[in-house]
Amino acid sequence: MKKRIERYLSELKSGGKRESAARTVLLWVLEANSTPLSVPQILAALARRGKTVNKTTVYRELNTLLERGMVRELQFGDLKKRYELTPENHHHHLVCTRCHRVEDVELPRDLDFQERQIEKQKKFKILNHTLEFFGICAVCRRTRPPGA
Amino acid sequence: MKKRIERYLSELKSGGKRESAARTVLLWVLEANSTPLSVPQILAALARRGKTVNKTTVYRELNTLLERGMVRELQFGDLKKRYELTPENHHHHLVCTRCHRVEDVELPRDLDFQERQIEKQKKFKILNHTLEFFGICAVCRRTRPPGA
DNA sequence: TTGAATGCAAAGGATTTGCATAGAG
DNA sequence: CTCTATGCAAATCCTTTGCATTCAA
Repeated sequence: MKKRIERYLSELKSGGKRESAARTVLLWVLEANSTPLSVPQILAALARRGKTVNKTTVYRELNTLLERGMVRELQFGDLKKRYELTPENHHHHLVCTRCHRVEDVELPRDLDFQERQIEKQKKFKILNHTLEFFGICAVCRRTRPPGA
Repeated sequence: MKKRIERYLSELKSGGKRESAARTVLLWVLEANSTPLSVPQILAALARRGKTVNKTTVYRELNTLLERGMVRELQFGDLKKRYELTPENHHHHLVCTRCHRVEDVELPRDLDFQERQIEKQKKFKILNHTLEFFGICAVCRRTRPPGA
């Protein structure tokens, strides 16, 4: 079992939570997928593994993990929310508007400088940011160039 | 009547669209609000002005405007989509997670440099990006500091 | 007159809630 | 045994669709 899942499970246990099958398999699915998943996608992934977990359970569990900062919630322009294990490396996403593939990117110095500027000028305490780039991925460009 | 609304209406007309009451008042509401509005918010704003427009009409109209790039669609972490007249100045948003107020920010050199880097390294053609900062606004900080 | 615009009711899709039961510790 | 976890059905909320009617040009 992956280190991170073990760590999360034991951290949850010390918070009075239990090590249930649903919780464990959900963590596995999230760990196995590098890109953020919507709940429908998670349910499909679970089904593919032959595991049945009720969607209510999935939503509840994601909230539990969210509260503890173990997963992160994102939106890519459609109505669904997407979830991923909180990345160790802060990164952003390239969302292909043609094939909907999602790829990670890390910005060299990220937005620390910009954030400090904003905090100073706007007196706004920044806790977090989300940054998504939309466009055409390398694969789709090969198939049909952007201007086509 | 504001220049921009006139321009949009006549641009729509030359595309076979008509100058209807609903269309006009919707543009007014969007123009009057500096922050992006969700459809429920738009409906409330219309009601406040004594204008009744069916929500289906609002959704349909927003799509018409979206297709023509006259409005821009955003998401701030909840399930609703938000709409604003496409800003002349490219900007981002500060979303207060306490009072949900939304404020605009312009980044000095925005992300042009980062985008060029990404396009080179990832062969990903960037068409657009969305960047939202979440945190505590100045008003809320005065009321109760972030760490309280 | 004619195609665009609108309203209304119903359908859809994601998410949440209430409640009774199952299961981990 | 006790409290957490789960499943199921129903409810909510935002959004979309189908269809009949109204209205701008």
